[in-house]
Amino acid sequence: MTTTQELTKNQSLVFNALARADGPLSAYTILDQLRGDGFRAPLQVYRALDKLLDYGMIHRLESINAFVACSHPHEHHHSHGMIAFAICDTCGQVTEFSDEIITGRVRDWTNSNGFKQSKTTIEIRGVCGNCASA
Amino acid sequence: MTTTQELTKNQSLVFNALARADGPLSAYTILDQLRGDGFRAPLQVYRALDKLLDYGMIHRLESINAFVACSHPHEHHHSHGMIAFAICDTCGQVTEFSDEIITGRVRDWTNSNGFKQSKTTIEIRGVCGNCASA
DNA sequence: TTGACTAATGTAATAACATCACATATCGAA
DNA sequence: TTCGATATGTGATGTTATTACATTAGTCAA
Repeated sequence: MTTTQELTKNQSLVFNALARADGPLSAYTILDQLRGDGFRAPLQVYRALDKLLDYGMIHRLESINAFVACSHPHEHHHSHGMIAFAICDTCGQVTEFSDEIITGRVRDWTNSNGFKQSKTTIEIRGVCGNCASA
Repeated sequence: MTTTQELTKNQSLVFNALARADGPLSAYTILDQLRGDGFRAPLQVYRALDKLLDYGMIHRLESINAFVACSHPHEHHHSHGMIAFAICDTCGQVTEFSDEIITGRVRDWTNSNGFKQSKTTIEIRGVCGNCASA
């Protein structure tokens, strides 16, 4: 398995838009950025986003309806830990981290309750260090 | 401070709709349920939901754009722990729990990164024990 | 090559979720 | 009673996401 997925044209366009952005983008923001590349409809973006999510190359931030490129593309987290996101409501910056203990505690809960987890979202909203001190 | 908030008419209607539901409801589902009570516009629902969220009487589930009545109305969690939700994608049932260790780990991370958290979302999606064994 | 299958794409329409802007009403305190 | 704060009513609009259907492109076996 290669590190990088083989992407189609639309998938590459969408991924690059996210990769060059300095923060999360909404699907419609991506659409607008790609109109010059021939994008005309939301579905062109959403289909690409779905695949990129499958491939683990991007993340969806549920609490702000937006998407970011994965900041640790080399670690293949799928196998083990879940990822937490700290989202600054002032500057929009997103920081990604994972924590074995949190992952373990969640797994403990699901195991003891017979709950089969498929995806776990952890999003911390607030103000980042930079913005707080400014 | 009383255990129960003094609610306005619209707030009561919305809260009761959520309290008698056996799972999360979307704002528009609530609207439809309350048309008989004179509700006509989304804003009537959203305004009530905002207040109920403020009061800590309900929760918003970010990953499914829906709302639930708080299942532990007596514990005043605001002070200490954050709440995690396990959401069954099959039956829609939501289970609420809190975990001191997870709360602590998140606080450790925010403290060491100078991040001032205002709200943290933890949502576990999957299939509950009942549905998994069925 | 043809045919058949699968994946990707294009497009319009619509559904689902949420807020803005502005008018009106209610209620308590000065 | 007048003022200010809170709550409400209503229409229009903004934002996010999906459905439905048509078309194109690539793969592979007969």
